[in-house]
Amino acid sequence: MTTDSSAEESPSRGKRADAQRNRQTVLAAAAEVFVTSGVDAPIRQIAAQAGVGMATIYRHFPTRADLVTAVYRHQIEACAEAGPNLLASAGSPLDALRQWIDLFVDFLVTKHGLADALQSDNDRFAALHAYFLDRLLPVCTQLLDAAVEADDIRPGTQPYELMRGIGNLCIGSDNDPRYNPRRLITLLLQGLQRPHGS
Amino acid sequence: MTTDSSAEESPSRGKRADAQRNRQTVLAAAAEVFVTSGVDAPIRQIAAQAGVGMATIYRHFPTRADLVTAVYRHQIEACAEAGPNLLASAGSPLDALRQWIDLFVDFLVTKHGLADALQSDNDRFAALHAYFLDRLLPVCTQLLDAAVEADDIRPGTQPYELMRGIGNLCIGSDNDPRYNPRRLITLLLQGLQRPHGS
DNA sequence: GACAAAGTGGAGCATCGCTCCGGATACTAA
DNA sequence: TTAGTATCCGGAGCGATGCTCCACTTTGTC
Repeated sequence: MTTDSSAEESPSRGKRADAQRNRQTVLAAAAEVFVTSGVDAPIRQIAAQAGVGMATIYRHFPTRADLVTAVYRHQIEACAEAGPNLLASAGSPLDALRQWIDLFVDFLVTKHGLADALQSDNDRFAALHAYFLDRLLPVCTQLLDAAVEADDIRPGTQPYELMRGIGNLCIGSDNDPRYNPRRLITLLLQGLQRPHGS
Repeated sequence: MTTDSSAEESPSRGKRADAQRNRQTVLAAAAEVFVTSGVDAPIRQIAAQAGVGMATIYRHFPTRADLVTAVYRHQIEACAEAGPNLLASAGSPLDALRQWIDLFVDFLVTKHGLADALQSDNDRFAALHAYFLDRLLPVCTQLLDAAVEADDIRPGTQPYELMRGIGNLCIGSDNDPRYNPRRLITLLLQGLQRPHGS
């Protein structure tokens, strides 16, 4: 993480120049298409937007999950890195947890269909699911542990289950003013708080 | 509800005998296929299982939601009717709400992919969504209101949002021992309970 | 400039949703 | 019983999509 241009990931280093160029073109096209058509957009459409053949996309990103992961990689990293920072800056571990979950929810609800894809029972997105877990589960665990340690919330909650639940609650939150996942997540966190009497 | 044979719904009364027979055949085949392949199973597969052509299925059940609705109609009705009964038999309105939600969750998690379908952002299942709301939302509202009235839970919760959230939490709960939606739903209900001090 | 390795594009196959229409079937009237 | 007709049925067929395969092109190197 020294310069911006080194943000090119290993998959493109050492490859031919045209291959690297195409990789970036596809990434940009996919990002654009995802905004309007969701992460389930036809590969053909992304290929057309990028001006390349379908095979080029499949070569660089064997599964759809690889493509989605690459497109949102930076934002996922940012979310992961925000965890420890919040723990240091927030008033309490519980506040840090709250704010981090807010970030996570922000990320999910602004990507059309991403939450749906994450929890999809078909395993087309298994790799994406794995990547999310890899990067975010440790952060969530740390925040949860800190909150338990500070006696803010009751112990015993599984981080995986919590993250999965939050992701699930974000599904389909677009275009339905009657459904706001944040309210339910607030409720969930309230249920998590230790009853100070017992 | 006088005899079993009167369980035939209006869509099949007054039709030709073979049409009624086919309708039942398709329903049975769909129920069977849904168990193994989920509610997203290809129409061709259901047609093959029933030994009829695809057009026959589309004729009787124009949309997939119509078919799913017909298959699970009785169970949805049973869930709807259980609401008032629980309110009468349970120790408190909150207990009734808890037990009813338990029934609802039971129904959702035992149908492969049904929860997913319910909240799907594509509107292939819009009619199913509507039917669920039609039958269950009033029941949920009644239970929620009773619990608020009894001072068991805080006021202000939207029944639609709660049901939607519970449905979302049930998504993808098959084949993942690490994820149990019931634990999260318990947490949610705990957050719903009125803090007795304030 | 020639050569091999690496990369590319789109035709092609399979699957699935949904429609369309020639033919089969069940009721009815004589 | 036998036509006659309204109703119903089956599966071929079309368009969309995921993914693969391979002849052709481009790049880097000697």
